[in-house]
Amino acid sequence: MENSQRTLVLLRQIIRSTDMQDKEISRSTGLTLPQLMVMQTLRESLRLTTGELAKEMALTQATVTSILDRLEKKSLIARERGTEDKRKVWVSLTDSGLELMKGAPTTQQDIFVRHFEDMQTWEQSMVVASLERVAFMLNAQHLDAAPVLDIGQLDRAQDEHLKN
Amino acid sequence: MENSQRTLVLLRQIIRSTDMQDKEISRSTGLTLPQLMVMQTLRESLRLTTGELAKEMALTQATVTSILDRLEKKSLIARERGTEDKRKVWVSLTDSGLELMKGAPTTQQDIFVRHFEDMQTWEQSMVVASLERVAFMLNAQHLDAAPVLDIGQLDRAQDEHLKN
DNA sequence: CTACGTTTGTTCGTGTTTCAAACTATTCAA
DNA sequence: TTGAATAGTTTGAAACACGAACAAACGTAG
Repeated sequence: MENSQRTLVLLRQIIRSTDMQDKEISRSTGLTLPQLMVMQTLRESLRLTTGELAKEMALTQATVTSILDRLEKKSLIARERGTEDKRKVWVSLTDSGLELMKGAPTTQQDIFVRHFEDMQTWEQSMVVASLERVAFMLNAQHLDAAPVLDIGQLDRAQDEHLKN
Repeated sequence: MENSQRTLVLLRQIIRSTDMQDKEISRSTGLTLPQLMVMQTLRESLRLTTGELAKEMALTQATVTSILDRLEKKSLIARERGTEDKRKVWVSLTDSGLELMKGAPTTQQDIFVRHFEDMQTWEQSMVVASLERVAFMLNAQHLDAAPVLDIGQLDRAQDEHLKN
């Protein structure tokens, strides 16, 4: 099998794995997948506006608002009007929300990390370098989609690539 | 930053990229994400039962049924009662469904493949090997979750690993 | 051959997600 | 001060997702 096809298959496998893990966590926490996604995003950033959350998750503000409504009803997140800019609404995990995220969610990642750290240092570097290449090539698609119609832009995009 | 953390960040990036690509295709085809997922799965397998589709997508049969209802209404898929086993329902793409999937969906992958094939052979091998490791470590979580309670099973699971 | 449990898929009811469009409140600039 | 832009919410409608209940077909024990 060609390397490129093998790569695509592996990527699907990886995405499927993480998806199933997320569903597992979803079951254990009693949250839906989108709700879990909000909680995980907030756990890392501590404090985000509704708009930032929407952009982070690639969803509409309206969608995020409705998800936040349910999480707020469960007292897992708190909303606070901005004082400096009163249009903004700052969202953060409540104590019980933080508590919920302390449990199962992290242990799954911990298992991965444990396996990862069992690898030799050079192997770790190889994996990181490879993932960087894949991530880059996947992002490149976004930049290369339009240029089919615009050669000039293609050249510029390639220059961008070379800079990194 | 630690290699393991960097890896997790990259994985999220990769998943995010593919998610956005899927949404792009979703927009261009006028299909929703789950509908697109069914179509893509069918494109590769030609012919699946409702149950196989559900398992493949990690969804309930009931959910798949409702998605199929809508795709059938659009004449993109066809259902056919099994003749040998009349409980089964075979699902396949119609001509227009195949036609729809011939367009945008593949071109995105093609761009990735083109970039991938620009790499040196040794780089390609490195990427494949790395993705295999990551995929394995992610799957390992499933096997390692229970063994915390059952040491015997842990040993057996590790033996499984060594065989591959 | 009949009766019973299993498998396969659909239907139903309920709650959630998702978006576009319309709306309110606030900020910023002319 | 007026007008445009920004940040969030509300509303309405379609789709998704699941468990539970159901019907049909299969397989097998008796």
